[in-house]
Amino acid sequence: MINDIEKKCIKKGVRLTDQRKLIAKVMSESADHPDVDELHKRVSKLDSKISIATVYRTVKLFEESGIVAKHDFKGNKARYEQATHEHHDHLIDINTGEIIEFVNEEIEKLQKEVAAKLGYSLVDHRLELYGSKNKR
Amino acid sequence: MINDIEKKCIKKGVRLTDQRKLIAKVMSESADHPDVDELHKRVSKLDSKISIATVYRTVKLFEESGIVAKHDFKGNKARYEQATHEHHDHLIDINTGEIIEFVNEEIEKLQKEVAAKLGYSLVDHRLELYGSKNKR
DNA sequence: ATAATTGCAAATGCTTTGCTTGTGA
DNA sequence: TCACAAGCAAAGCATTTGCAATTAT
Repeated sequence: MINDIEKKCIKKGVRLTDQRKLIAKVMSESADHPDVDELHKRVSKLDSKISIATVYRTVKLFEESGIVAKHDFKGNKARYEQATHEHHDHLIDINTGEIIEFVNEEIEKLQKEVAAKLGYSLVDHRLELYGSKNKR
Repeated sequence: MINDIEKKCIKKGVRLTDQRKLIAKVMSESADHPDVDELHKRVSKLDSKISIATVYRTVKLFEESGIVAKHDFKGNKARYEQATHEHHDHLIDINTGEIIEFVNEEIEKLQKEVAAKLGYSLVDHRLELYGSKNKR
């Protein structure tokens, strides 16, 4: 019954209010990458009185606690997804806005090498591919 | 005397006003990646009456004409640089904010492959590395 | 001449915040 | 109990835009 996000909140000492539980539930059940407005819409179905400010505060809190991941794709508002164990990057369909996740170890390795060659250690990175679907 | 950005404006039929010439000049002489505020500051030294709205309109126009490139690095306002012939990506020093450009053909190739494997053709991409300088 | 551009200030869109009331541990 | 969270509306910040005056071709 209790979802992964709630579990992480408990583990990290993040106080679980009714609103946060609802947001946790909605995010756990979301397979996509909703923005704050969309999250607010979804949560509002469960509690029509929840304020969008609370959604903003909660996703920020979750992000700072490493519970969810925030993405700023091109020309859009911030989008969120539940943080996963394995790192992945995104391909965005420029026609539909659909977001596809992918993992490529080779690219990851090369990024570290590039940073190292420049005298840096890689702390974070951002890789987004923007493409259009091949006709067949 | 006439700089590359002005040349491109002429080639693309972008009307050259005094203000645009100044912005073109400042950007041509900038080796870094200034944001609009910074550009406005630099241009203001040449013409103290130029409005920041004009700077916003001009960088947008230049960008749409492919004359300058816009970057939205993490947590910051948009930054601009003169568009170059060869594509490159960026490494951002998370301590100093310094931006280092790099080219890595291997990564470029892998990106295309990833997109292709997912059934897409790559239209655009964004790769940013965030790192901290190695002590020595 | 005249369609495009500027400057200004007001408007926008997303996000954050101050304050008072409510509440989880 | 009482430090913290929620709701509301107002504020913030980067960026865009309407409009009247100005300017490039």
